[in-house]
Amino acid sequence: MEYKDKNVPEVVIKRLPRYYRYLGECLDQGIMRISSGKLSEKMSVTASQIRQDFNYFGGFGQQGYGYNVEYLHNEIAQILGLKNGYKAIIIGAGHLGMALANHASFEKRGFAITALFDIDEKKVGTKINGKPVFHIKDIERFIKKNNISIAILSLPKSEVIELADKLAEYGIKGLLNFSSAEIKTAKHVAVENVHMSDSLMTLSYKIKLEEDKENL
Amino acid sequence: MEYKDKNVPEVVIKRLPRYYRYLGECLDQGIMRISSGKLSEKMSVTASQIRQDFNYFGGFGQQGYGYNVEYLHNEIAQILGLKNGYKAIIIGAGHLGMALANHASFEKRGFAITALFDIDEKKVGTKINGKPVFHIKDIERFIKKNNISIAILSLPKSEVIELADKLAEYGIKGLLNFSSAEIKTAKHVAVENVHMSDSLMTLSYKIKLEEDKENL
DNA sequence: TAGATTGTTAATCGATTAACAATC
DNA sequence: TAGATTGTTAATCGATTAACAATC
Repeated sequence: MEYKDKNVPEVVIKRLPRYYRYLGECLDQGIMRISSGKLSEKMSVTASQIRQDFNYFGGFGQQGYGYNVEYLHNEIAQILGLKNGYKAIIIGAGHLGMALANHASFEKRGFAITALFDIDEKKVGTKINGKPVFHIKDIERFIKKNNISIAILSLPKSEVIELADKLAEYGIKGLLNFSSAEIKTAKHVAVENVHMSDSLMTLSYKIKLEEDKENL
Repeated sequence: MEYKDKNVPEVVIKRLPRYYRYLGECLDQGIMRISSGKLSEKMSVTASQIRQDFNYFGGFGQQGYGYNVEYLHNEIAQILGLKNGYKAIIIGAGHLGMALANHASFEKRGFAITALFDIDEKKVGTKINGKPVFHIKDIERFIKKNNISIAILSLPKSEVIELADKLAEYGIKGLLNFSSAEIKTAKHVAVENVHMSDSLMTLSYKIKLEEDKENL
């Protein structure tokens, strides 16, 4: 590990994917260098914050020049572990699971979706976007044999709660949880939640706020 | 509006849906009252923060007693605008749009999904989970006629960027954006992003961190 | 009344912004 | 060299935690 890990705050980590995405766009447009000032304008973050963020990992720029887009893009990929070849499975092959299996951006970011799992015998044996659907009873063997790091959880809350601890035992390192369950895994398992209806509720608040403002 | 709106910080707003969900569970279990201390244990937030959060909106508890679960649950719904009957449409009836149309929790929270829109003639005229799919050319009329507040965007980035300003013109109040586009609407349109692959990248970072820790 | 627990003020902690010397 | 822009320190701002008087 090149950079001193001074316990980077979560807020900083959450900004990295956004920087990464934006730098990817710059690359596509053939932009070779960029300053924190320019990045700041485009992304509505202060230039100061951008430099501060990067400096948690050691500083990737050059005085008087700015940042080399490709280099920076690459470094952020490294920091996020996108080059680590983490393999993922999707658990729950319902509508959401299917949508996730078809979601190109996961693989674009370096994560291989290797299979889906479900209890529904009608789905088992089929393929979704070229990925096989297996029965959930075979999940332990599959995870261990194929060295799966990530489980993407697109099943109901109750089943997620039951499953979480087992997945930790089988060697899963991280859970991307789409259910409304609050997962507590004691072990060293990372959890990231995508609570879609929470986002909708937050949006609702903002709309209401705006309406109230207008009705003053 | 009952409570003084002292410009509640975004972090507080983002916690409200979580409180709301948890209080809903308490209700289901027949729990009538709860203290900030108990809530704190269950949700891994400090009791102090919980009280502080609620007090942005005026305080819903009673000294020596705690909070009435039903009342608090209800008040949070009010704050978030869940009782406002906001109507939503889904734009983009691909795999993700379909999954969203089948996602029960949106309607459970009080948002009616009234229709989907797509350009694909093969989809137009069909129904998804009982909701009609219309051609996108009819979207302006539909929004205005049915007083739609929320557009859920499940289409590619490029199309989202094109569409956003138009939706604002048509009277949409809020966008729930599932694409990787960074939306900039000048007008008073609220935006909430669900960047699924950002979450996966954040998860990746956490996994990597854990692995590095183990390899010390 | 005594015990519990809130609402709220004050203290602490952490993150963001500002400023500027270092240097390409 | 002069101009630009970083890396980094210091100042500010805001959010979290602690403490406790108010009160049910």
